[in-house]
Amino acid sequence: MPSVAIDPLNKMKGVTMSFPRNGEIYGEDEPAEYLYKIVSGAVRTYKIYGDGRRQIGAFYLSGDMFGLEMGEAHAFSAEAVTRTKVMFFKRSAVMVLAAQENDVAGRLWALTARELFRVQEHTLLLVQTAQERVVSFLLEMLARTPASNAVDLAMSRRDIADYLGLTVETVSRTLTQLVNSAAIALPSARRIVLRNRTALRQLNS
Amino acid sequence: MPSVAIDPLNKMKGVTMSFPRNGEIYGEDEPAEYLYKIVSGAVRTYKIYGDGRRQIGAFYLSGDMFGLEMGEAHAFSAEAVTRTKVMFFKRSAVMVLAAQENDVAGRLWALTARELFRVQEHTLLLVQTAQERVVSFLLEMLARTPASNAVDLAMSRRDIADYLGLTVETVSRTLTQLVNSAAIALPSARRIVLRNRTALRQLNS
DNA sequence: CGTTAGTTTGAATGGCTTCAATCCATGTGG
DNA sequence: CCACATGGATTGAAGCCATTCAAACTAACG
Repeated sequence: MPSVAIDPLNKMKGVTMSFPRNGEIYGEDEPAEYLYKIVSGAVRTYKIYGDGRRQIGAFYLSGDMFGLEMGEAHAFSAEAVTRTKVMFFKRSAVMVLAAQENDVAGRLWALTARELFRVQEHTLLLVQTAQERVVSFLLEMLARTPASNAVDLAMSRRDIADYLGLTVETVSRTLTQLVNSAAIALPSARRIVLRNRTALRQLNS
Repeated sequence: MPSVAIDPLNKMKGVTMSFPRNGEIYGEDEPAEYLYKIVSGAVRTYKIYGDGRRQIGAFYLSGDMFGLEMGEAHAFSAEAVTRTKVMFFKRSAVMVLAAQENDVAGRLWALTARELFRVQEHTLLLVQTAQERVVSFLLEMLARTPASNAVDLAMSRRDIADYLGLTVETVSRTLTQLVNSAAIALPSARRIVLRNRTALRQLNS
């Protein structure tokens, strides 16, 4: 899943807005008035259950678009993981443009299809073992970081846990296992250094 | 998730083909030449892992369209759950039509978006408890059965288990729990009768 | 410093899986 | 029509992986 920034809206001007760490961008069930594109920073989308559990649907990084659900209302809430700059596009204007320009419509469709693919991958993650989930997450994040063997994670252990359907403790324990098996190094809690990609890959069957 | 049959292709003729129980419709990684619509019967899409585990991505029933992944190749395999009639639409022809007729393109987009929504719901299922998963599955199947308090499931316990990320045994045990709590009745293994919808709903927090 | 949020580690519990056996329905051949 | 084989479903008992509860440790920031 390459996170190439397909931007069907380069013909449109958008308004940029800044959000602090944990700032709410939109809430679940709010009317979906805009499409969003991350200029810098990171965003998480999530749902809260009745019993307080939180499930994170996706992490979006610099260049990614999000909020393209087709319903009237947002299916998830969206928050800034860190200080984040987001560009807003009015949905109604996007639709008008899509109706006029055929390739814009096509690229929006492609964007939805890419999102579909991403969610499918996420679904497949959630039936794996804890180790497989964490490894897949790390490989995904490494893949989304341009040409590097290290990542500075924007998100906390809790965020990772809620994305993978695990607990913080399990994520933490799994990471130390990976350190002990020399697959990765953890110079600091948020910094992941890849030591042995092959070993890491093999933990994903 | 209403399974209303949005059919953007009513302007196209398709070829109908019959498949026996467990008949393969297409395989993972095969080139995606067609779009499919179920005339009668049921289809499952799935992936097989290296260690033999199988994850079912979706069940499609009469009237549903499937196989609309945007990549060159299918991301999942597809099999008939029971004897099934499927209508084939050539993807290239569909694309030509979409390029010409704006509303066709829009409806294909909407179809992709609906699929995205469905997969998101499925994702949320997989982080719940066994009971919640089974209950959600039953409610989903009941919802997709037009106006009735009973369903004749097309799929086996194994299919259900592989859809919910559980084992057959756990699915079976959970169903008997639901029978014992008078939420449902099981006149036969494949027939589910709803006895207490409220009780069932409450098991989904 | 002192406080707080985040991370790691430990010990015990529990829910689902695993392994195994039994039950049930269907179909086939004698 | 019964005997038997077969695939699917259910039930039981033991084991294990992730969770839960709890505490210690670390880093950032006033």
